[in-house]
Amino acid sequence: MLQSKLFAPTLRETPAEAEIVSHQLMLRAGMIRKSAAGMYTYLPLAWRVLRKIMQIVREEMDREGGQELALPIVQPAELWKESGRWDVYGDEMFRLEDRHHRQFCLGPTHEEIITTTVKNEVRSYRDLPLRLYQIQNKYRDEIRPRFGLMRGREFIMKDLYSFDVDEAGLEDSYQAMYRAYNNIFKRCGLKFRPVEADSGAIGGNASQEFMVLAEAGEAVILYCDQCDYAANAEKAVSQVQVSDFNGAVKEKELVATPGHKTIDEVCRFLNIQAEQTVKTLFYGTGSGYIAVLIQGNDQVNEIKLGNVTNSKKLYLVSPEEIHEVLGLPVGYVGPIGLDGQIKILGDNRVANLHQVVVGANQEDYHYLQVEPVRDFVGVDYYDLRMAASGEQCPRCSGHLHDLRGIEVGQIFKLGTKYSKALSANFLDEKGQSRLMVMGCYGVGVSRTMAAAIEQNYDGNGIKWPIAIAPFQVHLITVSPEQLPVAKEIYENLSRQNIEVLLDDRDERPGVKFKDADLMGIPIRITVGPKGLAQGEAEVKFRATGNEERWPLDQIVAKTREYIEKCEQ
RNA sequence: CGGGGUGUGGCUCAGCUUGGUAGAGCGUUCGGUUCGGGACCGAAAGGCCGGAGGUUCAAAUCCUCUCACCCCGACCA
Repeated sequence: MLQSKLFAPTLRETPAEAEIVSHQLMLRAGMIRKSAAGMYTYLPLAWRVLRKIMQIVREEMDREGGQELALPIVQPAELWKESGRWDVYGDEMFRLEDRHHRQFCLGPTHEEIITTTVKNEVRSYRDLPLRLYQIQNKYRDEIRPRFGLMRGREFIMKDLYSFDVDEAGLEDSYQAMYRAYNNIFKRCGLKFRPVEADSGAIGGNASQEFMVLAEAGEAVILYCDQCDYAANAEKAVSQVQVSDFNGAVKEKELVATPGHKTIDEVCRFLNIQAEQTVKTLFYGTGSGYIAVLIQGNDQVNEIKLGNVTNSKKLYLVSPEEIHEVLGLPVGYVGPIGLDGQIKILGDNRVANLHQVVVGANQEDYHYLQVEPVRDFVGVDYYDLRMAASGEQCPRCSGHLHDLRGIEVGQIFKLGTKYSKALSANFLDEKGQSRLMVMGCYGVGVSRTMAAAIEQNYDGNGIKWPIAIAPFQVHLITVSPEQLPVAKEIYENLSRQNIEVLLDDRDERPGVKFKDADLMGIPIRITVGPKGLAQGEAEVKFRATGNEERWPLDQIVAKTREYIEKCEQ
């Protein structure tokens, strides 16, 4: 490709709308332009990268028995009503009507339509398993699209759905996808980690996410420094030390704590640590309230709480609401005496505490020397806390550390949730009708491109991993005089199927170098008078900044050698 | 949806407080000098100041409404 013909309008300055690096650099490098919030045009450079990622995804899906197909983006409402998700999905679904006022949506995901397709055609266990996938745009009217391609309302996703005869088959499919996903992100040249994940709204009972490690990631992951345990912080658990308590158990004692409401204030006033307190938080479920007991220095994990309470719309009740609706003294609330008035859930850790301080449900008073097991009534205990960095791994004696990650893929065991809702049955070898056992597996293709940048950039621009770079070689001349030589190199490389972008523009060298750094093509070959005088070209690797001189007649061989080395 | 912020040539922004009819840098076009890390000189094109309504002799500037976009929270590949 000749750069003079390439439609890649680069920008010198960073557009004000872009906050994070990948968004800024994709705009500046002439890769994307915005059409509306969360909707982008992919210009040629971006599309080349996306096609490479898609190709890697295809190869790995096919290797594990996947078959590519294409499902409609516009889907009839009936299917979604049948599965019950027409209402559940809510405002996140783009909805539309045709001229006959029939309702449709733009597909946010495709369980409904694929399950229907399969159930209509598959009768026998002999036709299973099936692993079907597609790569196409998905539409989700996100509450808040942000960070460029990181959270778009239209994005490219690969989604594969597996249909098996039983749990063992599902396990095979799940493991196949686990392997495939590891290969995909490895081949893309990314540093990533598979982590345990909450299975969330899609349903099902086992799930892992693939996280590209990057500071800009929205997710926090906790991983063990000794074993391979790693989990999304939404899901992570830790072993919390149960301190041996051998002090004297005393009766609880009411103490005046006038004006001291927060954990901090109470601790300072009573000269104790936050670990010796239990805080009582109130959540609204939409249909009522629950009280949550948690150690004073812990955080409630609202995902875990939502799962335990089977509630999607949890919200922390405001102080005003506690005061006015629940009639409780904000700052002095505790579980003692609440029994019967409100459902009380406690974090497991609380049950192991001794001689703690809690609010007394009286203005300006707390209880001291409370024994949770003895003094709390009607409390159900669950794991409700956020695990934290520094705590002990749930599986071994190692400790947890945290990292930020960008979720680029997730694999789910769905079980029979959708096959049941949509009656996807088959006849087994005994002639018995059974439900298909399903899994679903997604890769955010456009997000993977953004994540690759978040992980590979410097102050001058992008540093593409070669496997997904828009071109492999950026060939630059210092002045137009070297163009004939450069064109010969260009032809030689192209003949070997090496993708070269030749900067044949009549620009000053500085401009070309700046644009080259911005675009981030891995191998930069400069043909200039200095090198040419010795029959050499200058080579600079974008990723490392290392420079070499290559004799002109070895450029093709050395380029191939470098690319092959990268592929390993 | 709640909270915060921004809309002025393609990009970055000034002007708004204290109304007087729009500016700079970059980019673009043309001419010239240049040419190994975003050159220099000269000339030019390009904006009904997000939109609607109002106040006023006069509105980018004040008021009302509205739209879009960005950031923080709930959602998620």
